[in-house]
Amino acid sequence: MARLPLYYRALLETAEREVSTISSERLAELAGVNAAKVRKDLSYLGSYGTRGVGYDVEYLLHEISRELGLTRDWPVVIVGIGNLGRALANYRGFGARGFRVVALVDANPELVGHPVGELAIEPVDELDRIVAEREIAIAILATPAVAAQEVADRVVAAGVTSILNFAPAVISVPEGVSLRKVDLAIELQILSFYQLRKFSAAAGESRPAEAAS
Amino acid sequence: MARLPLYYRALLETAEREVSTISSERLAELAGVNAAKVRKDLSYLGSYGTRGVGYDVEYLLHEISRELGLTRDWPVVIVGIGNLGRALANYRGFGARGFRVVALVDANPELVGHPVGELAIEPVDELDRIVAEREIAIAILATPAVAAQEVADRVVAAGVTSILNFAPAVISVPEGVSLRKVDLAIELQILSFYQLRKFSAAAGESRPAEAAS
DNA sequence: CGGTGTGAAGCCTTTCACAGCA
DNA sequence: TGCTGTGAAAGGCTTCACACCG
Repeated sequence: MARLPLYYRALLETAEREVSTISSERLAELAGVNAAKVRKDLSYLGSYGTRGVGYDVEYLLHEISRELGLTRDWPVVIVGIGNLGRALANYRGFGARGFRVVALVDANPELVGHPVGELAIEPVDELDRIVAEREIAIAILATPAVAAQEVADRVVAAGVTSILNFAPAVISVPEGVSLRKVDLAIELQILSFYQLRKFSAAAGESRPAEAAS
Repeated sequence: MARLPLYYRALLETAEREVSTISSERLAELAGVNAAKVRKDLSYLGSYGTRGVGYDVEYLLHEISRELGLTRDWPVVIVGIGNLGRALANYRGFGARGFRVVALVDANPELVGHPVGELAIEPVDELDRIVAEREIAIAILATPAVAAQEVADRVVAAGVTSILNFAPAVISVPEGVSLRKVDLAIELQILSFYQLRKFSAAAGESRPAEAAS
């Protein structure tokens, strides 16, 4: 369920405030969803709440992190160290819980060897070896659009089974490989779409709404 | 409809190859969706296809770009010029069609005045004036989580009606303001979730699937 | 024939509403 | 009394299947 990470973050913040128990309503508010949804979602994990009281924050945190696989350590490779790749490499925030960037790879020979944070950029020729040796299961693609599919094919062949694609291209992967995409241009175009409708909404109603990701 | 940008990109690529006509099936393949969906989506824009032939690429491009508001020019402000903000500022790709970054804003006084690409970083105090004067309707937030809600409130008060939030925080906006979020940590956690299920999928079926954005 | 446009069926998600338990 | 857990209803999106047209 794609909302678990939202609950997880909300619970983390709650735990920091040393609140030990939380209601579905409060959790819903923090996560930006509705209370019934929270209860239904959590009920899939089992019955961790106490009627009349709410959910135990620590216990729920533990259960969700187990469910999300955050108790494990996931080595990650970033392919394509341009503007975005570099920013992602420097991003403090997934090092936090479970995700560890263990390799930076780029096709440009001039970049190879350059340090970014604590890692040095490695050549794309060695991608297969890197993925295999370091047991990488998750790859982040930040390459140009034209290279995305080829890189995806290579990392999948080398053993990667989850891809997060930042390249502005549709890529296809074999069954059994998870693929998620983050596309800046598309997000902006969607906003533009709603934006346009706001001005022309002089007469009649038409709700611009909050198009969630 | 959130798939229009996908079709748009696919059509652009098709047009570059000087193909003048395209079937729903081919377009579906390029966009990574199914053909019935393409036809249904396009039918909402009107009947632009020719039975037995397909869609006219140029005409369809024109109609979609009009629908998406890409014929307009959208001034954009980026707030928070850290790793990510800087990468976004340097990102060639939305300058391409309709989106023009006209201001970079940061709360850190030491950053103010520093050039990033063709723009200089401006202080967050002037956010209101900047948004109003430059008629900015779209704001990209790349601030730390704690600052996100406050910045959102300020840009909305100043006239912004669309926000693209990269900060790892749930923010709320008044009705009528569009909000989309891109959250790296959440994307990775979702991949982790499916990843976990792949290993434990020794017995029985359980499809990891392609969880789309 | 080939491929669009579209009713209708199917499926999945969200929401409601309330029984039941601490 | 308060809040969870959950059947049932509602709604929306996707897919099917085929009539219809160039």
